[in-house]
Amino acid sequence: MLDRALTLDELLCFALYSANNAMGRLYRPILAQHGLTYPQYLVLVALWQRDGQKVNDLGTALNLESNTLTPLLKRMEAAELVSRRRNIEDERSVIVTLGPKGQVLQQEAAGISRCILAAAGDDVADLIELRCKIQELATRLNASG
Amino acid sequence: MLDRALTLDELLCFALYSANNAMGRLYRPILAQHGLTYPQYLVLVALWQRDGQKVNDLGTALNLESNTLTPLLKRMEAAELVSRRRNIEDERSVIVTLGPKGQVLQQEAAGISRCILAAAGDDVADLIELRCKIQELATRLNASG
DNA sequence: TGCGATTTAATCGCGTGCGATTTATTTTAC
DNA sequence: GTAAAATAAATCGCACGCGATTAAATCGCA
Repeated sequence: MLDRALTLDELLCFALYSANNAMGRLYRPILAQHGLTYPQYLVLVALWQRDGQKVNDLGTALNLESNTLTPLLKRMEAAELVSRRRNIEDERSVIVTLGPKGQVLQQEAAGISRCILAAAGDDVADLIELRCKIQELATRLNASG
Repeated sequence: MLDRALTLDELLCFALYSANNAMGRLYRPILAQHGLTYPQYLVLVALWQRDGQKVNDLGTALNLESNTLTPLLKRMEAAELVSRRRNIEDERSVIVTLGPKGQVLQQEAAGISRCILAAAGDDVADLIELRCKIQELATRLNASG
C-alpha cells in the first residue's frame, strides 16, 4: 500500500497548514485595526490570563523560544503593548508585563473572538470538540519531537 | 457571558497555531535531510499529483499567492527541484514542472509521511476523521474571508 | 483596430518561527 | 572561593506568508 502518489487532500499536515493560514487571514484585518499581529495577540491573551510572566513562561505557554519571542516582545514594547524588565531576583530572566495599550485592548478581546467564532461555524459544541482533538494532536506531536 | 478573561487553551485559533507549529517542527529535520522545507514539500506533493501546473494553479491548490510562491519556486528552481518556464500560449502565466531532484524525491515521499503518521497517532481512522474536520473548518474560514 | 480593463507574475517590506550561536547570570562542585 | 556547568535571553541568518504595488501580456469592446 501507499505505492500510489500522495495527494495534498490526504495530508493531515496540509489540512492543518491550510486551516492555520486561513485563520491567520481572518484574524489579520481584525487585529490590524487594533495594531496587533496574530502572535502578538496570543501573547496578550497569555498576559491577560496572568500578568507578569517571564519570557520562558510565555515560551512554555505558546510553544515558542526566545529567538522568536524576544524580537516580538521588543516590537510589542515599542508599541506600548507590554513592558519588559529584568527580574531583580534573577537577572538572567526578563519579566513581561502588560503595558497601557495592552490593558486597554483586553476590553475589546471578547469582540475579537466573537468575530472569529462566527466565521468558524455556528455549532459551538462542534468547535469545542474539534479544538480538543487538535490540542490532543499538538500534544502528541510535541511529545514525539 | 464571555465577560471573564479568555485563556489560550480555549482558543481554537491557538490550538491550530500550536498544532501547525508542532507539525512543522516534526517535519523540518526529516525534510531537511532531503534539502526541503515544509512548503516546498507541499509544492512537490502538488506536482507529483499533477506535473506542469501554472503558478496560479499551485496557488489555488495551496491557498497561496504569487507573493509567496514566486520566491519559493525560485529557490526550488535553484535547487533543481522544479523548473519554471513561461507559457507559450499565454506569456502571462508560468508553468512549473518537476525538476530532476523533484522527481527523485517522489520515491522517498511515502517514507516521509510514514514518519509523521507514527508521531501523529496510531489510530488511522481517527486521524482521517480529524483531517476531514479540519478541512471543513478551513473551507468555512476561507469562505468567510 | 485601438485602448482601457483584466489577468498573471513579480517585487517590496515587514513580522514571524526556528536552527545555531553568543552573552550574561546563577548554580554546582570541588 | 572559584572554576566549570547550567540556565535565560538575546542575536543572527534564512525561509516563509501576506498586504500593497508594479509590470507585462491578453482580453473585450466600441
